[in-house]
Amino acid sequence: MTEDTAKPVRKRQARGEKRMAELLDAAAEVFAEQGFAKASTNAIAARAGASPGTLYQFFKNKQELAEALMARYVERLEAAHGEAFAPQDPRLPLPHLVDRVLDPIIAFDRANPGFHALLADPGVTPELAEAKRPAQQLMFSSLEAIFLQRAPGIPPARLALTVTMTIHLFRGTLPLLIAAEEKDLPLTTMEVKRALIAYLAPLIG
Amino acid sequence: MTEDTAKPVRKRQARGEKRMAELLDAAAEVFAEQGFAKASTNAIAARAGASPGTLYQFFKNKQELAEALMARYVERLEAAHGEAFAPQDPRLPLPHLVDRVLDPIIAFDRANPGFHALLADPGVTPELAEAKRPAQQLMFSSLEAIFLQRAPGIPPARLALTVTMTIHLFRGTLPLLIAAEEKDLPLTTMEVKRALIAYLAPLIG
Amino acid sequence: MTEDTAKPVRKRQARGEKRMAELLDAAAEVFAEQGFAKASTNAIAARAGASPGTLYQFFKNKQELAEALMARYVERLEAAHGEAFAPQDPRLPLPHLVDRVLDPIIAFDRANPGFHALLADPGVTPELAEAKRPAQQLMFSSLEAIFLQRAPGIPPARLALTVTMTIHLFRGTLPLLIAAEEKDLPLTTMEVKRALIAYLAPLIG
Amino acid sequence: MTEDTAKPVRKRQARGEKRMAELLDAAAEVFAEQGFAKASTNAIAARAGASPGTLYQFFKNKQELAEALMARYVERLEAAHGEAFAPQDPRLPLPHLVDRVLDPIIAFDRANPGFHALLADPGVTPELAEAKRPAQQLMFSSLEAIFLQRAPGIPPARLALTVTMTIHLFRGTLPLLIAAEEKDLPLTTMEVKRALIAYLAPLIG
DNA sequence: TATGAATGAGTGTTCATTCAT
DNA sequence: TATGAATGAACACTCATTCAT
Repeated sequence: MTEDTAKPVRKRQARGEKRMAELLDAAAEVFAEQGFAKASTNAIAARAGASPGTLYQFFKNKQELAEALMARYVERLEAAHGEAFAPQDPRLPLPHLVDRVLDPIIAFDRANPGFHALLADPGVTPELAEAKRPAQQLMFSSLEAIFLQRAPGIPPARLALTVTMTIHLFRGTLPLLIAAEEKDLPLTTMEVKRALIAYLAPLIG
Repeated sequence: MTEDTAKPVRKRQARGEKRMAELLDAAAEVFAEQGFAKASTNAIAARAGASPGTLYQFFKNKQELAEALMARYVERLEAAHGEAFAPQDPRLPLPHLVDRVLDPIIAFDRANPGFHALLADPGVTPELAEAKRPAQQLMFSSLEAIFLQRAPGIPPARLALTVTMTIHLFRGTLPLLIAAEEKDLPLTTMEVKRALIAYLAPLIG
Repeated sequence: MTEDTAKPVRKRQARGEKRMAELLDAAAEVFAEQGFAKASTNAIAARAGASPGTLYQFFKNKQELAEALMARYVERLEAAHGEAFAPQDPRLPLPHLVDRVLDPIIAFDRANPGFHALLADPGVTPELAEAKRPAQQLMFSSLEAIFLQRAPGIPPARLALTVTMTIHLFRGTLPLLIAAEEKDLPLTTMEVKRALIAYLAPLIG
Repeated sequence: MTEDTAKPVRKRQARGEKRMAELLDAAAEVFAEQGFAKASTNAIAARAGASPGTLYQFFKNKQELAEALMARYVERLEAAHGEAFAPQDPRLPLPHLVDRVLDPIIAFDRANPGFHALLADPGVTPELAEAKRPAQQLMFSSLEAIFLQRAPGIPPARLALTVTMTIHLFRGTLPLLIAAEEKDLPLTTMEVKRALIAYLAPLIG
């Protein structure tokens, strides 16, 4: 009997992680479609082919589900596109830098519409806002490092403002980038890059 | 006697319109705080010092309440800050143009946080999205006219893209402008203007 | 000034009765369409071109409105079709008697669909049930008198049962008679009469 | 082991089906007492000892609850009293035929007052009216078959009219049959049968 | 007399969450 | 672990009724 249960335990854990992933996938879809507030946990469970009870075995509540999803986004962002945020050769021309940073992020945002949906959702409890922080920290500090490398003497306040502005300018254009059809994407992308380059050139050009 | 009878009729309507305004004010607050989906009509009515039934005497449902709020924003935008969108002297230097257009809009957005909350809310039904259109149309066509005046030869597609990008870039920075304390506002405002000027200069500078 | 008000008073009373009649008409329509429970007093007032407040100036509540409507039906039934319920020549052949009684009642029911709607509505408070009584009393006692005239020796219990049965048999067919198109009416009417004649013949044939 | 695993699955479904039955029982009671429109789903749930949410786990809305109740009535009508509607020996004397058909139906209607309440409720949405159809079809086509057997040459239109009339005549007397105390029932029943026999005799006597 | 704004309890329904199995 | 039944507070919305004008 010990043999019989030993293996299934591992299997169960493996299955558990798979279930969790399925639930997060479902959550991403439903959040992207309906927004955090309108998305129902029952609908998410159902979309994952699970029962409500199962969802609550993995996540304490709706908030934690969203937090976990955000955490997974951060993980993936770091894993798959670490290069985007990695320190770059400071002599790299600004347009090339922007290419290197933006292209993977745009790709990521288009592939994960739930990410932006969650980030941009305004009607969000303080707890969830907290959950978004790691994602924002990641972006902020990566850009901060890159900018600092290219403009070493920049005053901290100015650096912070520039990073924040950059992120917000880009985020403002994200709906366009996400909604764009494949054929319109290059043009839109180029325009976004042009805007950012124009903004950043005086400081780190 | 005609005066005497005319007045009471108006008085009733006046009471009603006052209530309507109070309800819209309350809706603006609650939408701004909680977002459209999480805001409850009962809470809005309560905040307006009214009962749920009263709210529904003036607005057929939650959607129409939001639509009416949006319509009022558009009205106010046109009325109070028409200058921002009025055609400008084409010889006006770009920075001055940006001042003229942006300053009243920033003031408006700071004074009406519900406006941006509603505009930016993604988890919104198609009907409400429709209600946002007039506001967006107003901004779009005003900018279009101004830009066209300064760059008469611009191809339509490029013009449209530029206007859309401008709006989205600005909207991306709105959270910063709205959240900024009074003392930080000039700096943030200047930075936003700098970004827009840098983006627009090549086309209409 | 006394002259000025004297006339309007009468006018107002006259207008008041007209209003009441309009409200009852509207109630009849709405009750017929939706049934008593689903009909809303506001809808009735609106259909009558009046405000809710006005309705409540004439009727204390929804119940009393229905009662008043019923009373008016009874009045009309008596006034317009008194003949149907009048004592008939006892030597009149049964088929003729049935014609004389039924034809005006069928005409009345077809002309006043609200009457049957109210009478047949099951989900009715005891108070409203009470309000139906006069109408039922009228029909019951009229038939009782007619039957007694033709079968003087009939025991009271049997007489009562026969009257009750007659009314219920007829009422069962009323939906058919009301719903029938004009061209189908004679056939349906004849069949209803045939049923009643067959039932009554042994007792008063 | 297959038995062990099969059972729990069924047990859960059994619990659910028991609840469903309890809810339908409660609905039958409340509909019978108040009519469809006035009956509140919360009251029905409460009467079944359940919470509102539970009711909506089994029935999508009030309509479907009523439809399910109707469907259960039809099922029971078919199951328990199939004999009533079974083809009868065509040589059976009419009074015996009427006994065979009516007795179980009267018993059923007295045992299930909700059935008639729902069938007779006029203020009912088109969808619910649709739900009544099977019950009416069952009665109609059964009677049609029986009548046709006894009067093979009857023209279809006449047959249909006779069946419809029979059903409506009987339904008219149902309130009496349902309201009758046990001791008065035989007399009332006999009278109803007498009426139907008298009506039917010329055609299928 | 008449209006229509105002009320607030109540309706059908949903949903985050819990619990027995 | 997983189910799905169960909960109950809350929601959007309605409506009989009242009240200030």
